This record gives sequence, structure tokens and C-alpha cells, in this order.
Amino acid sequence: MLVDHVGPFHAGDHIFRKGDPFDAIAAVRAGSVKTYVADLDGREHVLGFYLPGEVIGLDAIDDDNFTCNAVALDTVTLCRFSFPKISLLAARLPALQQHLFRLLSRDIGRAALRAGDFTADQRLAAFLIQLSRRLFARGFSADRFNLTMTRADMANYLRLAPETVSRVLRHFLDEGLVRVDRRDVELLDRARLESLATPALKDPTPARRDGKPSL
Amino acid sequence: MLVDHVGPFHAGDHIFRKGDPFDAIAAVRAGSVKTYVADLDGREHVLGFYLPGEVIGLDAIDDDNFTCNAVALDTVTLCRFSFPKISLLAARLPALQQHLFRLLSRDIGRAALRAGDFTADQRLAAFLIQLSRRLFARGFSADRFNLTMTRADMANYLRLAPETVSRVLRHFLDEGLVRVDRRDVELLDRARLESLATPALKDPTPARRDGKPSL
DNA sequence: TGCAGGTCATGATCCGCGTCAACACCTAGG
DNA sequence: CCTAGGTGTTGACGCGGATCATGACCTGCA
Repeated sequence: MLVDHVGPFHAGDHIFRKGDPFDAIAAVRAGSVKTYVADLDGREHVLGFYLPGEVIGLDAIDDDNFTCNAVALDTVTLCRFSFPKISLLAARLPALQQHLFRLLSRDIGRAALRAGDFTADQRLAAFLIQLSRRLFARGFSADRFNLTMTRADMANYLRLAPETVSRVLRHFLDEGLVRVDRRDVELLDRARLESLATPALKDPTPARRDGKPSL
Repeated sequence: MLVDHVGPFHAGDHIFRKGDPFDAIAAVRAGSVKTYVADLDGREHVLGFYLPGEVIGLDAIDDDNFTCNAVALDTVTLCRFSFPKISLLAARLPALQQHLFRLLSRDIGRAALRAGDFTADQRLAAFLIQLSRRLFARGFSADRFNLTMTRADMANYLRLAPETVSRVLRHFLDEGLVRVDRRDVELLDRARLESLATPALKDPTPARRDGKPSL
């Protein structure tokens, strides 16, 4: 079959593991997914979090195996797309091919948040704003949502110590930027959060539209 | 035309600028290219360096405009590929389509070096090893090569201060790991450099080949 | 009910690297 | 030749966030 519904997976279940043979990408239907790798010392490195509507497994295309592990953070269901078959189909549907190219291209840019050298405040603000935007794009509330990952996962993803995440959240709370209770978050002052996050978010300078030819 | 030779560009010439309409990707034939963006404060952020055989412009596919600036570091010539035409062709040549998917997918992984929180030593060692490998893959010497970029560019790319780059190179020199003269570099102790760089390089854990099915 | 393990918060201390400042060097131009 | 601007090196100092340590809280289980 070209497309398949799989799941449900439960919190902690692995969806795929590094090295598993790759023959399908998958879109998250419900729940949230964490991807990570383990380095030589066995320390975990969180690569990303995936929300409903987002696609996992794209980075495996270059290899013929998955290059990271994917684990469910809560109850997850997926749409599985056979990659050989969707490639064939893409050859006949230019719009689909274009869509796949775009999906891949977009992920290249996504790394921006983690790549820069930003302060802990900037990183965390950008993280919250990004989550909020992605959830909103899928029909969820932009202002109140649930962090499905632990503080340690957030810290690991943002390249901070868990203690720093705690302290920064506390700081945001004192400033009246957010309300936090366990893993429930409410954004109280979106404007100030955005201005904090701006340096860490993509596309700071507007694109030129003067039509000047290149190359 | 599907493919076109362009150039030469000279050091400092812009090849394309952020916002220019995108309709082609390009492979470097000779010379080296730096890509960068400017943030709101006008500060430059180096995104990558491209050597002969490597492809620039991939991240623009998602937009219809280039998302960064590309500038020649020395004398550069390019092969330009019209993207609409190569897309059409890819639809008829599965091998080409696959190749394009792989190119894109590979770039998603490339961000690894910059993303992690590594020490200055690790970053610089990984940078030198990566350069060496990429040059070697294209038929150049793996042990002696020329840094075509300034220390400031290296520092910016690695998210370090230029002073730190100087100090680390000095440190490597004292340890007998490299010989440095201006922009000429010779790798003297590849083994130790690699072991330093390992945590920052991709694919630390070997892929499982047990054929266990996923998804 | 009480214990155990996982998660989170908060304080004390330390260190890597950024920042500031001064200086050496290289190349180009008058 | 001398000067000027870009580039690279080296030292002194301070700060942000990692690390270490402690304790609170929550959930599941005997």
C-alpha cells in the first residue's frame, strides 16, 4: 500500500531506531514524537520534536537506513508513506515532486534555532514561540498548550542544562511573560516573547522582490 | 539551457543575494564559496562553505527566492542548472530524482557540526577534518590545503570569537597537531585530530543491520 | 500508608569563552 | 620609502551558563 495508518504508539514506544532499514516516511496524525541520537559516550542528543501534521524520516533518504531514533512522547498515531512508491508517484505528479522537494528543503532551514549562539532566554523564548505557531497552524490553541517532553528533553534539544531551563522559565514567570504549571504553559505576553525570540527565529531580513536576476 | 557554465567570479563577488528570484541551483566547478545571512542588527552569520563539486542553492527550493547570500572567496566558476528543467527531467529519470532527494537530505544532516554544544577545540578539529575529507573526495591533498576564508569567517561559522580561533590554532600548533602559516594548513597528527573531532562529526553510532522492520 | 524512582526547583561554585585592548604583520598605493 | 587599512595574534578580565549538591513534589506500586 502507498499509505498506511499505524499506531497507536504509547509514551516511550520507539517508532523507529537508528539503523533500521528505511523504506517509508511518516506524517504524525496525533500526539508528538521526539527524535534523537546517542553519541559514543551513550549520551542522548535530541534532534527535534514533531507535532501533528509534521513529517518524520526525511533525513533517512540519503542513507538507506534511519539516521536517528524516534520515540513517542504521548499516544501517537501515524500515516505511513512507502517511499519507493511515493517516489514513483512523484515522477508522474510534478506537484507532488515539488511538495517533497519543499518538505526536504524546509528541514534544512529548521536547524536555525539550534545552530546560532543565542542566550538561554532567547533560545527558550524561540522554542515556545515556535511550538505555539506550529500548534496554531494545526488548529490548536496558540496561547495554551502542553509540553509533552520533560525539562531534560527541552534542555537537551536547546543545548542547555536542565537547571537553566528551570531558571529561565522561573524568570519568564516573574516577568509575567508566561504562566507555567508542570507541563502546562500559557503565553501571557506574546509580544515580548516574540521580541526576545526574534534573533533566534528564521528569516530576519525581508526578501528582495526587485526581480534582479541571479547566477 | 538545462546546464550552463558561469563565471569566473572573483574574491568578494556576489553569486546571488538573499531574495533574488530562485530558478537554478549551481555546482561549484572551481574555487570556494561562502553563504551567509545578515540579522536585524546587520551582523553577518556564515552558513557554510562550498568546495568544488558541491551544490549551492538547495535551501531556496522551499521559497521561490534565495534565502541567503553567496559570495566568492577566491576565483570561482560554476555549473548552473535550471531548476524547473532539472525537475522536469527528474520526473523522467528516477535515478536523477533519487540523486536530488539525496542531495537535499544530506544537507539536513550537515547542520550537525554547528548545532551541538561542543568545545572550541572540538569544533575547530571537526572543521579541519571535514574540510580535509571533502577536499580529498575531490582529488585534492587531504593533509595540506589552503583556508580560503578569513579567521573571522571561520569563527563566525563555528560560532566562536575570532580570538578563540587564533588561540585554538596556536594550541594545536603547540601540541604538534597542525602546522599553520597564514592560511596554509598542514595536518600533522590526523589521528588525534579525528579523536578530538569525533563528538562533533556525524554518525557516531554504527547503523544496525539486523533488518528489523520499522514503522 | 509508606517507600522508591522520576521529575523539577533552587542555591553555591567554577570555568570556558566572549569582550576589550594593544600590538605585529602583510599588502597596496602614493 | 612610508603610510594606512585589513588581518591575525596575544593578554587581562568578566559573565553566562554548566556543574555539583540538596531537597521538594508527584506518581506508581507493594
